[in-house]
Amino acid sequence: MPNRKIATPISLVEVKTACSNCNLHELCLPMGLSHDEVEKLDELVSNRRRLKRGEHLYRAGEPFDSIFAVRSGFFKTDVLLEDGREQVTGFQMTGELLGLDGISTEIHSCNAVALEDSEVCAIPFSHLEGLSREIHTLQHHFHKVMSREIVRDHGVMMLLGTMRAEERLAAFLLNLSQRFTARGYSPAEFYLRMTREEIGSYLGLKLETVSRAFSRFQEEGLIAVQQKHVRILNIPGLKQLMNHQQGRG
Amino acid sequence: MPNRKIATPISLVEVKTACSNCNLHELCLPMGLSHDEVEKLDELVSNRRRLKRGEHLYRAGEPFDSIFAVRSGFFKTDVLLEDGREQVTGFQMTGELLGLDGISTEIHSCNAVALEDSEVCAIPFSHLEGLSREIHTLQHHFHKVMSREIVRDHGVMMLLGTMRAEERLAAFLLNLSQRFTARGYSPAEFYLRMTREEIGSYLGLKLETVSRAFSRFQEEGLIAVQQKHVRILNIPGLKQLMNHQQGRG
DNA sequence: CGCGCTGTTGAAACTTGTCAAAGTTTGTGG
DNA sequence: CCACAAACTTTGACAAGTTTCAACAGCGCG
Repeated sequence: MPNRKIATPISLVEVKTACSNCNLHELCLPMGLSHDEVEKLDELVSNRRRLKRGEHLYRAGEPFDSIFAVRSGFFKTDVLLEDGREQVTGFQMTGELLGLDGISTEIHSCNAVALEDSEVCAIPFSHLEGLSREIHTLQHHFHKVMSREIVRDHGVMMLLGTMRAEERLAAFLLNLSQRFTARGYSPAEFYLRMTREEIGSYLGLKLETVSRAFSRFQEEGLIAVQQKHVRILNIPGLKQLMNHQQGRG
Repeated sequence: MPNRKIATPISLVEVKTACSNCNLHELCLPMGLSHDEVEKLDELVSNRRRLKRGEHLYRAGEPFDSIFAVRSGFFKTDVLLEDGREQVTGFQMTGELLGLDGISTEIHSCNAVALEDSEVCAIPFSHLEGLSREIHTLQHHFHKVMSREIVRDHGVMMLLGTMRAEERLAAFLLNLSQRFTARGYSPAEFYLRMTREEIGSYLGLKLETVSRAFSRFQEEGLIAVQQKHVRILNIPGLKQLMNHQQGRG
């Protein structure tokens, strides 16, 4: 089993977490590949890495050479402006890829931080390009993943450009709910891994505005929220809120 | 010279606009390819298409099969919400690619509209993937282009999430200036192809706010603007405005 | 067990949106 | 080529939404 640190003896745990034995098949890069193809992909995932909460996976300005698949845990990515302003550009959970921003210049353009203890698989990008040339399915799937990221970003732009505070938070909660559902968790109950400030940064709002919107949703019986624990009581209600309001400040 | 309409005789004009004879080498997909490689790419650019101002290149919901390179002219892309709200997600000029959003689901997720009479080269995506498997340089360059789009989107998210109206407009004008410069035009003087409303939609502002910001920049001697004609008088001034203000409403 | 980080809430200030009116340019048809 | 209509832009006054500032409460980590 190839591993960057060649001298290190290979533990059973590492073998078991190769793509072919990973339960993220249907979410992650191996999606749609045949058994044989996944085994080829195994050779490519050179390295796993564990991160503690708060640790950086990479920082803006660092050289890029791998993309990362989240194996467990939760991440945020953010960009900084010279004057110190920060924008969270995304939250990544199990099976999602990190580092696509670095392909462009071979320098990472954002920071990736673990919001809880996490584990990632590093995929050296040149190897991925190599294997993509052999396995059409992998090539096509990778292109779809990049494109999906672009479409997702357009959704965030729509949110930031046209929605008011409560609509943004509703959209955010519904998006999380959907992604947790896709991973086999409850659509209606989850723990937020990020602070109000990080939610606010992602949604283009101040933390106080986020907090007030949470309180308002609770008053209206849409959700039950206590700190980071959220229970969605009325999904259709949130959807309606997101779509039928007008204008923005 | 392969062409979708096989029965159509090939005009000299069409031959002349193959990648190998196109003056967009250094901006467009053939960037960095050898002469031989560009000739292979020629075979791939199956079709040119002319569009009148206001015409749609594609619409959200239509099946995707090609990406497009802008040969001349100017485009916008936008997304619509069910309730009618619209967000312009980008403006594309010469040498830039359109349609990357469609790869993900094989359905276009946004609309692309010509803002002036324009011409595009259609590149069937499956052919591009095929040729990418042969030509590493092309594969890598295409990945960089997609990644660059992701990075650009992060920049827009930063703009929408953290900047106030005048900062957004300053950033917008500086970005246009830079892109015109890269195409050999003046960095300081250009015609806007889009309306105040379209600028506003892109920047997450109402058209009146955009108009007021233009007026304010003019009062302050940063630009001279008359309708769609813009002359930037003080580029450092705009940069400073973009970076050193704080807070947002 | 307390200190710091995080979250909540209130009141005032500020930015941007909304509505309205008038001016300007562009495009069309006679 | 002119005249008129439609589309776009500018500007003002007011309203609404979000931020700012401030105080306090709660949770969790050391």
